[in-house]
Amino acid sequence: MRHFTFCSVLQGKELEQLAGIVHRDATAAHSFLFQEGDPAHEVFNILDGTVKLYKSLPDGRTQITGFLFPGDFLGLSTKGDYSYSAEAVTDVRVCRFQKRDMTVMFKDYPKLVDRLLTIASDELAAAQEQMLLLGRKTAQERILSFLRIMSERAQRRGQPASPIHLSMSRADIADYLGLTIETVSRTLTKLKDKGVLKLPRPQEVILAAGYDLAAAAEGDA
Amino acid sequence: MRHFTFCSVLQGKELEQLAGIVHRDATAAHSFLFQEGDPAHEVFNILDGTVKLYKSLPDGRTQITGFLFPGDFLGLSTKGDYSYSAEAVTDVRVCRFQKRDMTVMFKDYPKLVDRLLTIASDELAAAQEQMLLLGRKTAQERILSFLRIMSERAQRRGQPASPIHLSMSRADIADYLGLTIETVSRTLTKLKDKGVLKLPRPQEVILAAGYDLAAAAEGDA
DNA sequence: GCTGGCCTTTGATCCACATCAAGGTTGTTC
DNA sequence: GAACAACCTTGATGTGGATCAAAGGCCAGC
Repeated sequence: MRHFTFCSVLQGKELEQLAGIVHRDATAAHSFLFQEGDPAHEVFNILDGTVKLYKSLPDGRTQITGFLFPGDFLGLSTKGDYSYSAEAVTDVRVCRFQKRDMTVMFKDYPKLVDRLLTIASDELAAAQEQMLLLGRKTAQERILSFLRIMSERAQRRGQPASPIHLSMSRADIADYLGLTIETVSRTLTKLKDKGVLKLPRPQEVILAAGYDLAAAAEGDA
Repeated sequence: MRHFTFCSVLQGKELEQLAGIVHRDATAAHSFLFQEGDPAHEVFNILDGTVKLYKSLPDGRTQITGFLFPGDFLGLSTKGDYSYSAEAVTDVRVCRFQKRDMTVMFKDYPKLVDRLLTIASDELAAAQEQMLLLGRKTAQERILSFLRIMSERAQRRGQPASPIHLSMSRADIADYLGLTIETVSRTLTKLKDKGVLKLPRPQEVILAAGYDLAAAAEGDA
């Protein structure tokens, strides 16, 4: 469980208190939750859909730093202004808080603090793993690492390890892995030809049973 | 102030309590503070020297995820086992705590929690910036970004913006920037030839006055 | 069920950085 | 102060993935 059910740590009376400050909201695909530089006073929990977080350079080059799925938590890593943008990849439903309301709750519900520190710690570990990927892995290792991450996160949400449903475009995968669209496509085709996976449709990946994805993603071919 | 003086949030009585659980220690260059997979029950604050954090692949490829300097804090991002290794780049002095002792102190000193959340948030922002560097920047932009980071962190420790003293080897710089030693060396030479910087010795970089390092590091050449 | 647009795949070529290979520099030991 | 070792720089060549270019697929709207 990475971010799953931030809300679920709150029970009974806590939920009642929360009810006063939480607002549900829906956002269409390709619209922003917020953009880099916006004042950061909100915190989000994803209920449904996929969100991407990213940073860009002045000339448009973009690095996606993470994808968020139902249960994931968003907006922790900020004080002052957001240092990255958050955009809906699919239609998305969220619940949103004011950050100051949450700070107030720390006093009454110390579990919240533990939970936030755990979330921060997990995100940092994931970020370090991604730095290793971006700095040192080959295109094939990146794709396999990506499939592994997507499969494991689907499992945490109670879905099967395979088939993997990719809710984002090839362009988003490329911007997440530090590659181009063409390299993502070619590498997937190559893996298909090798029998590692099947691609019945661009967004559906079926992993070959018995293939050690974790080892292959680390170059232990 | 990124991590500076974690200890300094504790005053008077707090310091007395801390004194009972903090231990000072010295470590020689090239020795480990801990390695990936070690049980994580300690937390460190750097007093003097440089430390590198890194992750490696089975075949030895290595990605340095961060350098730590005096005042920086280490060991937050863990529960269970460390997910990365920490090695002294120079001779290092640290103060170390048992993590369980620190957890106990949360109750009495809530400032500690705020401080930890701030540290976590800053580290996450730095990690995202590094992902943008590793995924999308050219070799020259990476070197300039690195010099900028080193210069700004030196300034936060009360040192001048230039000259920049590089306490780590070219190999470490390469493993931090996702490049090879040769590319690091060549890129520095090229910047020297362009008049952007001077390299009186390999570990000393003098920036040309008036050069907009921040813009150049983002490709706004 | 045809048309247009968007996304993905495939193909041909290029290039930034890696790799392979010497030298140069600096500091250390005896 | 000679010899070695470790590190850094420079040079020659190679290559994985980028770029440039052109087809496919697939779905939406009419």
